[in-house]
Amino acid sequence: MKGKATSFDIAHYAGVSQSTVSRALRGSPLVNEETRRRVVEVARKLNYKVDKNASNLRAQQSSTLAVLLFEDPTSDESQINPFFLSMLGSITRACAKAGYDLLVSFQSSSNDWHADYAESHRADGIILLGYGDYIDYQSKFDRLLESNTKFVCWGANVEGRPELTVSCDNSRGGTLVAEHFIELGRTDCAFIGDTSHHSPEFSARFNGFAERLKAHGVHVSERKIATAISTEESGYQATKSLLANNIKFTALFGASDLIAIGAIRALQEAGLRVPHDVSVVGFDDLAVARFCTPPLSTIQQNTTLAGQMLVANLLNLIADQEVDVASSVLPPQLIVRQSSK
Amino acid sequence: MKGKATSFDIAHYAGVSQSTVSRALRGSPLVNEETRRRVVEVARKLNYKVDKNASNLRAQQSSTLAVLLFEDPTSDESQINPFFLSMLGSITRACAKAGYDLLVSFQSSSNDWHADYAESHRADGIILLGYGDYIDYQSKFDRLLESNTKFVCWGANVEGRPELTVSCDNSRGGTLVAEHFIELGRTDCAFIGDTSHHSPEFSARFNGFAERLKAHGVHVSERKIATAISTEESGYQATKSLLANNIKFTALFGASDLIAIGAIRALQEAGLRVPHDVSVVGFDDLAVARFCTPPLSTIQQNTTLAGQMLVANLLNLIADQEVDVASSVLPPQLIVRQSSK
DNA sequence: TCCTCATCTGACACCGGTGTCATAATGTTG
DNA sequence: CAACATTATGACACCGGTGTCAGATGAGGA
Repeated sequence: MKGKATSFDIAHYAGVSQSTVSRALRGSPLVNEETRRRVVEVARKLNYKVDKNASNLRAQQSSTLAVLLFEDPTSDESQINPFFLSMLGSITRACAKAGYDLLVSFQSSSNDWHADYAESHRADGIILLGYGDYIDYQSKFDRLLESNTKFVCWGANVEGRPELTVSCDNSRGGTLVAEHFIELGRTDCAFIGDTSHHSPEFSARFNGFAERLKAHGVHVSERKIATAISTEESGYQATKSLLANNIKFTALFGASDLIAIGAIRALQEAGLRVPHDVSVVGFDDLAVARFCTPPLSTIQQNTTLAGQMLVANLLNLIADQEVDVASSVLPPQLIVRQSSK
Repeated sequence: MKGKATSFDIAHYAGVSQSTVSRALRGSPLVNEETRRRVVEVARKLNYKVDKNASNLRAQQSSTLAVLLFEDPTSDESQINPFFLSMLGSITRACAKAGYDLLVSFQSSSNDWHADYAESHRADGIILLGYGDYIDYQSKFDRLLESNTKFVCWGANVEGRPELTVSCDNSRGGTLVAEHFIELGRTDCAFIGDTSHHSPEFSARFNGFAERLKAHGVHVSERKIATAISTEESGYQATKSLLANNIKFTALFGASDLIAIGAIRALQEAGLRVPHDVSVVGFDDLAVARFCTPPLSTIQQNTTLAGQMLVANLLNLIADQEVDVASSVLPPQLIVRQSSK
């Protein structure tokens, strides 16, 4: 036997037809149990493996999902947002459990391969990560919708199609932070992130935060808001600019952990103690959060559940089944560590 | 036009045969330039995409590589070693650049799918990550070699097949740490990691470290070595056990950053100041290293280059071409931060 | 004019499975 | 025992491309 064994080889050695081999190996009820045993035995001996390409071609599907991780093309290529990497882990597992393979690709805004994976039958569906940070994502969505590509997206909303999104309840997360600060008696708050519609996740976090404070009779001053993207450096710079303008606050909400970590660095450099002078809370609960100094209080997003939901919803879409929209908004959780008190 | 357009559709509209369409779209010199233009134009209009399954089936290859990340099945599933995730990023990019797709899978020792990806024609070759931490990896390698699967491996050696491995010069890394400690005048050293053959990378780090110290006339006492796997918790526990036995040292080399971070926590809890009382150096240069307190001195592994080498070498293996073994051992670099002085 | 050669194109077998349909073998019923 | 249902199997078309081979066309040379 040179090369890989095919189902014809199995058929030959088992003394049956190739059709029967195919049926036997896939558990069709149409084949006699005794025959099946013989076929399975021969297949095992010849180390037979179904050729995925042939199988996929015929079945017109790929048993494969693709993850497209959007990357800001300006950022250093070694700096992949750890939050998405952690999500990637749980997506991988959820895929494996469902019998799907996972293609991974890091995309930048410049290329337009988004629909290609589906259109070339390489993947049955697509999971989009990181599009909440991408300004012109709606145009990408349009392209995908137009080509009838099955996809789900983390964080960013697709207009009028709530079933395509899985997200953390960002607004609720902001609320939790506000309540934590209220409890600490520190309502003189700064916010580092993005309050514009360009960043739907960050602005939702801010809105939940600001509204809860407002209900408590406190207004978050415009002056105490600084814009940053989700990197340590950006958080550092934004915070530094607030301090340079001599703006005072006793609590700081960073729209992501990386921002908060950068903020802490800026505060410490300015001689402010965390949490003594300023309480800091982040968002994400990256692995880093536990290790930084002081350990960072943060809003935990359940990435394991998120990955599972993304995969489950996508598979439902592929199977043309209902998606439970309500449960696709995941509850965040406040984790209090030493950076806030 | 319902469903996706096929090459027959293009042929029909362009007024040529299907064969010509296939040739035209793949740049065959056999087709007239004028004809090609017409075909390409029609294909663009109909949004035609080559069906990867059909193409792969016929061509008997997949234009896809697979990354298998080995995971210790005992570890918490949310805790994927960030070092490998960072490598994954660069592998993804290197693949994309070479026109290959990337399948990602997290494997545990329990399943034996390693060769499946290749045997089922889902991937042309396999990249193994994390096998240096896996005790019985050689048996997996045997299985892959037996089935003639093309693969490359990070860190772990495949007996007699140096061309299958890409690794950091771990021994050299250990040497750099030793030289750093010598320079600091802190030669009373502890080592947290694994000096046994079970962990080829950790033991190489230790050997380079110990030999350099020996050349300087210093012996690393057995008593100052504690065994740990690459997690923060394990590093913490190992260090704690040294301290519990009242063992003194002025420098500590953690075989990985996670170990070193755990060690710092144990030291600080015991009232020891880092770096005042103990200088600590890790290995990897995870993103965390910069953010922990004090920022961690460490040996940087160039994950970008590593990913590129892994992909390049694997593609060479697939094409039955020579692999440059010498350049597959990557130079490490010492990064000095505040944890050592 | 006839032959040769280069250039371009179409017909067709093939990759390795899957699913449908026809049919043989066996059992069941009136 | 005829009529029919059930079970198990094989033959075959098909998925959508790729690569080979044969043939058509036109130019150039004898």
